[in-house]
Amino acid sequence: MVFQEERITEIGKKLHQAGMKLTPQRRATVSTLLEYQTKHLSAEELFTLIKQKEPEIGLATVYRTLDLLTELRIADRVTFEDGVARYDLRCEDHQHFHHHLLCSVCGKVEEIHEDLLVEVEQEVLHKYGFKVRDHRLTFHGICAACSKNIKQSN
Amino acid sequence: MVFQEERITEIGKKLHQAGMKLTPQRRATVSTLLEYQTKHLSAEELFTLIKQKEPEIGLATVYRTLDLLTELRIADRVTFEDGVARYDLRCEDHQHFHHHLLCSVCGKVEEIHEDLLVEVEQEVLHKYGFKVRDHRLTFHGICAACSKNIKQSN
DNA sequence: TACACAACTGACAATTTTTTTCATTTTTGA
DNA sequence: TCAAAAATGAAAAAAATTGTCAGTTGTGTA
Ligand SMILES: [Zn+2]
Ligand SMILES: [Zn+2]
Ligand SMILES: [Zn+2]
Ligand SMILES: [Zn+2]
Repeated sequence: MVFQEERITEIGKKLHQAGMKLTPQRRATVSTLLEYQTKHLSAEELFTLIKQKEPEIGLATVYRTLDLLTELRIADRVTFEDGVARYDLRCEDHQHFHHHLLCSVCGKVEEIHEDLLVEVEQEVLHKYGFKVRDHRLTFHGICAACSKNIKQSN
Repeated sequence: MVFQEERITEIGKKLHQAGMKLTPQRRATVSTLLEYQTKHLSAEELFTLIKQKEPEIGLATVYRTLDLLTELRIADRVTFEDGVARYDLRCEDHQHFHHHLLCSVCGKVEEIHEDLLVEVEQEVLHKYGFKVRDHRLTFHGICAACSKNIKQSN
């Protein structure tokens, strides 16, 4: 977990640049987000996990921290079909949010970390004059594993 | 509003095919969705409007109807940054949900009705084995009007 | 017609998720 | 040292959504 510490320190710097502090509660939140990357946890789920490292934390603080991280573009909020807000740490060197594949058979959420939309966004600028700064893209469909299962059962 | 009536009748047929009825409450809901197309109204907002045509309707029925329409793929549920579910009628001949442009300056929501993702979805199939059946794509950025204003004020 | 049955409904209770309030604690910086 | 600012936890409140249930409506059938 050496990288984790580095990453947390780096995020601490970003907070300081914005005139905010990396309190123990915020550190625990960031560290939990790191630990459960790609899990797309909700505020409640995070709260439960964070409490294990930092029992002195309230749910409201978790919400406040997640809001803060989202505003500073350290984390991204994303909502899938259940309507609950979930949180992803933004990859360090990525300008844009990554994409998600939502399997409607097994419910699994996969991530795609290549951009895929560079050309589409140029088209959007030319045709609609809209300057894209970020995006949210989720595909609904059938994942590779489930496709295989369906074929075999025929 | 001739087209509206046609459209409602057509949706009524889809309901009947699924063994359900086009009750006055459901009719009023569909008609309101049609009337406020592209407005992306929430269940509450729709409820207020529907009540004007059909005062004998409860909020729960609006939720139930919207769920039903979503399951039958007559309507689409979409969630923007405020976390509230909003509803769009699906365009008749479209396989996929349309896209949205969210201006972070003026808050306006524009729609894009061309698909744009055909190639991207093929890539997703080839690289990840994921069979796309539908998608949600929202661009965050600055709309044409706001870009112009920003330029002028420099 | 009478009647059984399932679909549908509104009112309201309950639940879930998120935000607000407020008194207290911690940090900062003159 | 001490006042102001920032941050916090607990609890209340608000907002969004779902569940319950008794009553209604429409349909097919005896
Ligand atoms: Zn993700
Ligand atoms: Zn799957
Ligand atoms: Zn739309
Ligand atoms: Zn704008």
